[in-house]
Amino acid sequence: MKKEDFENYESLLLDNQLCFPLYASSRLIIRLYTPILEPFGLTYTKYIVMLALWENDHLSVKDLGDKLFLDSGTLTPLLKKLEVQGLIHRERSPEDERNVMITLTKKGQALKEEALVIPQKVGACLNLNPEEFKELHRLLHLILKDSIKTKCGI
Amino acid sequence: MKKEDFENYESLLLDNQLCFPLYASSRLIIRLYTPILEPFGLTYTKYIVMLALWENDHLSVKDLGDKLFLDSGTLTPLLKKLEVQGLIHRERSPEDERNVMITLTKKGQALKEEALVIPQKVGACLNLNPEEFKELHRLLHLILKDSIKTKCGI
DNA sequence: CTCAATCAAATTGTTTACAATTAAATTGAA
DNA sequence: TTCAATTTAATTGTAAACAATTTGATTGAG
Repeated sequence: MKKEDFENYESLLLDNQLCFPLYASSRLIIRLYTPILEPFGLTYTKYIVMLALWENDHLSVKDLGDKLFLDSGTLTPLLKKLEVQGLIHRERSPEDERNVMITLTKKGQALKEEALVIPQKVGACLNLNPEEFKELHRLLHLILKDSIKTKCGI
Repeated sequence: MKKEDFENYESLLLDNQLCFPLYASSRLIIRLYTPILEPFGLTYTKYIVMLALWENDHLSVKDLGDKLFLDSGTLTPLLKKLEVQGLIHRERSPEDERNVMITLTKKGQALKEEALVIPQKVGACLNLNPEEFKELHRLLHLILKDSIKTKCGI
């Protein structure tokens, strides 16, 4: 085996991947959320939908998808479940019947108050100091904003 | 609404979450891998299993699970598919019949050579400079190593 | 105006991910 | 030595995630 071949194999080491720790830590943190969200009747994906709506009520499925990087194939069944739970209301927009508008119910609005404990509980499990938190946040948003959409047409 | 209530709601802003950009960028990068891996007959999860085996052949399902933070419920069906594809071989350990040992076939070993193009193609899509790459890598491994297992019993 | 192109949501089918349970092998304390 | 506890894989059932397609509404070029 030539030297340059040996060196190339470095790029296949698990420890040299960026995507792997991204994928693994994402799943690990979602697993951390799961038991905390369970008493609220929320899964992690339902939770981020609620976060988006608490921040900005009355969004279309498309708006939610753009914010959360999810498509209607994921959102539609999930939103139907949130509707059954009485947290949101789904209604076709009269102005443009292509759009389905999502609105919080009273119950959905009220849940925001109770949800305040969630970030506290999760934050207590992460050993990152504020600078590390901030830097990680910055780098991840760099990936979300620049890297992929611009250069690789996703 | 009291002032302190208003300030607490900050913690529920999507943009103040760490988990959300982690989750979103992880999925975004996996979507980036998908078309690159497709010609090799690999999905992202199959790919990281192959990475682990290229690095260290002859691992048990448990070993793989520990390395990749995956359980047998995910790995067993996936390994069966890799076996059907002729990339690996599954065999119960004679020493301890609880363990199923995973070994690369000739074809699985040979694929390593072709896979060398994968990190190049993916790397070209990420706008991170080497320092940012390194720092992101460090912070993610910090999450994987310390934060969760130690403090929150996962 | 009109109809082809576009757009949004829903649907269908496949792959992951994981909790919970089961089955079989191994270990170790009494 | 023996059997209860532990360990490993596999299985079962559920929820996500997403590609591809379908349906229906809207837009805009000619």
